[in-house]
Amino acid sequence: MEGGACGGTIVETEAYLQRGDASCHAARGMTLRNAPMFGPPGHAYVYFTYGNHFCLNVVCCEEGIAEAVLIRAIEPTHGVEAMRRRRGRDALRDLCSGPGKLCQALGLGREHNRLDLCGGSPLSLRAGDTAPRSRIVTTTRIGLRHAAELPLRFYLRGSEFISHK
DNA sequence: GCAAAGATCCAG
DNA sequence: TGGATCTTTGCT
Repeated sequence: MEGGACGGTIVETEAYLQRGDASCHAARGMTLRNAPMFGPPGHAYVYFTYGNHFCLNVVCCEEGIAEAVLIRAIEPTHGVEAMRRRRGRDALRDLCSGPGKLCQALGLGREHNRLDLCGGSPLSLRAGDTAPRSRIVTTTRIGLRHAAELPLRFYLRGSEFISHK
């Protein structure tokens, strides 16, 4: 992020696997929508859902392997006022505590799909403090009809900024 | 061509 | 707890 940009610390994610995961968009092969998942790692996969919301994923595997991490919640640290404006909410907890919310707060949309998150883009991932393993909780994912039993949701224990307990 | 589901959010 | 809202996908 450059000066004046907004962002925060990732506190909740979910993984989507190419094999054995019926909820992964790529479970039945490549389509127009999920093509970015098959692309190079470190790039964004942003898609539109439920008629109102975008979701941000980070492509994780080498080209041809369609796996990604959904960013579900971040703890806002920069550009809080801009996020409040975009969200129309005041409470810090309500800005980025969900995949659709954080995209709205950050102003993410179709134009961010496929962007390289490793630098040189308006959107980027930065190395920060790594949470100790003891603070990472592993649970089942949220809002799924298929493969809901897989333990692929990860969040920071004790964080006020996650989407659910 | 059409119908149904969907990695959500918010109001009531 | 249910409705809004619309895109993508797969099939009648």
